[in-house]
Amino acid sequence: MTEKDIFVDYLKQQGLKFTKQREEILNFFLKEEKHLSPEEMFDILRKKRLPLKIGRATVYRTLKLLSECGLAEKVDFGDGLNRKVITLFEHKFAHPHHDHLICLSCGKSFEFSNPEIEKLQENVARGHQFKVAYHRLKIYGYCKKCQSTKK
Amino acid sequence: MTEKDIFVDYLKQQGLKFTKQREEILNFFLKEEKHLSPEEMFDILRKKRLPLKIGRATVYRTLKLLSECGLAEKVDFGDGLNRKVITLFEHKFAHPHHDHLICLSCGKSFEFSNPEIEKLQENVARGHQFKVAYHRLKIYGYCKKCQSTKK
DNA sequence: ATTGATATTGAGATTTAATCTCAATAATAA
DNA sequence: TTATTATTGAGATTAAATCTCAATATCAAT
Repeated sequence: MTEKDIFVDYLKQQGLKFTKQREEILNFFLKEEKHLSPEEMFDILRKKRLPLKIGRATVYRTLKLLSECGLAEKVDFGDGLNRKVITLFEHKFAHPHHDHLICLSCGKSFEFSNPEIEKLQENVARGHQFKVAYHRLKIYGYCKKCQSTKK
Repeated sequence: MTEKDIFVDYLKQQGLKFTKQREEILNFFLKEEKHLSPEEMFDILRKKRLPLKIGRATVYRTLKLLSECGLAEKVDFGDGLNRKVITLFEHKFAHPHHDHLICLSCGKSFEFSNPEIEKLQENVARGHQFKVAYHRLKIYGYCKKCQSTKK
């Protein structure tokens, strides 16, 4: 069951069509290892001068579909203070859940997962009779590199 | 040391002026117990038909100042998925740090704090040689009320 | 392969929160 | 009172994301 199969199946199941644009965007997303924003993806796909044109709206629409079928995950890497929105898409297929350390200096993010924290979150929610759907934990600060270079 | 003192002192220390608009916005912010967005505050302050006009930019600018001096805290209550930005300002003066449970149905938020989680976060950061500035933990789901009414 | 029903597309308009610009005005210290 | 300098509000601008809609592509059924 490849990522493409998952996408195609999802589309069929929803009565949607597997178009050239959607395939192109899927492939591009899959082979990029860096986290990219929709705007960056749009720019790059445009510069490629493919035989087919890909519009901004199609990029956004397709990323939404990829998220719906579990291949991608939208993550906001803004610093939570300045309303600078930094939306990036991560690979989700065969990538277990994780949270992020986000460097306020270079913007890089570092993944981590901690089952103990997750368990405590469950306890907190239970105490409030709150039914958890998902969570986001972001730790902002300065990465190792930026601590040393920042004289 | 009242909130007003803190604000006035901060302004003086920064070489800024304590204006009627800033005083009005401070007072309004302090007496509101509900979390309000800058736009809501702007609308309400406008409807008040005060002897002085208050512009949108002044509301935003003043909220930034209140955050800088530790009286307010900007929190993004968007669901982290749909890029609906919901920026609200909380009281921070004499309000200890806390995180949030956010209801995806009614939008209400519930505060909690958990020292154990915080401690584990410190451990995670230490493991990455990451210097923590602050963090945000948001647990999204459905509150007690919305679970029962949602048939 | 052809057809027909329907989903998709891209260009450009629109939305929305937030910020910026700038000339007029207000606050402060001397 | 005055001079200096910060502040103000109106409206323009920004930027990410979404929407509109006529033209087009997809795909199942023939």
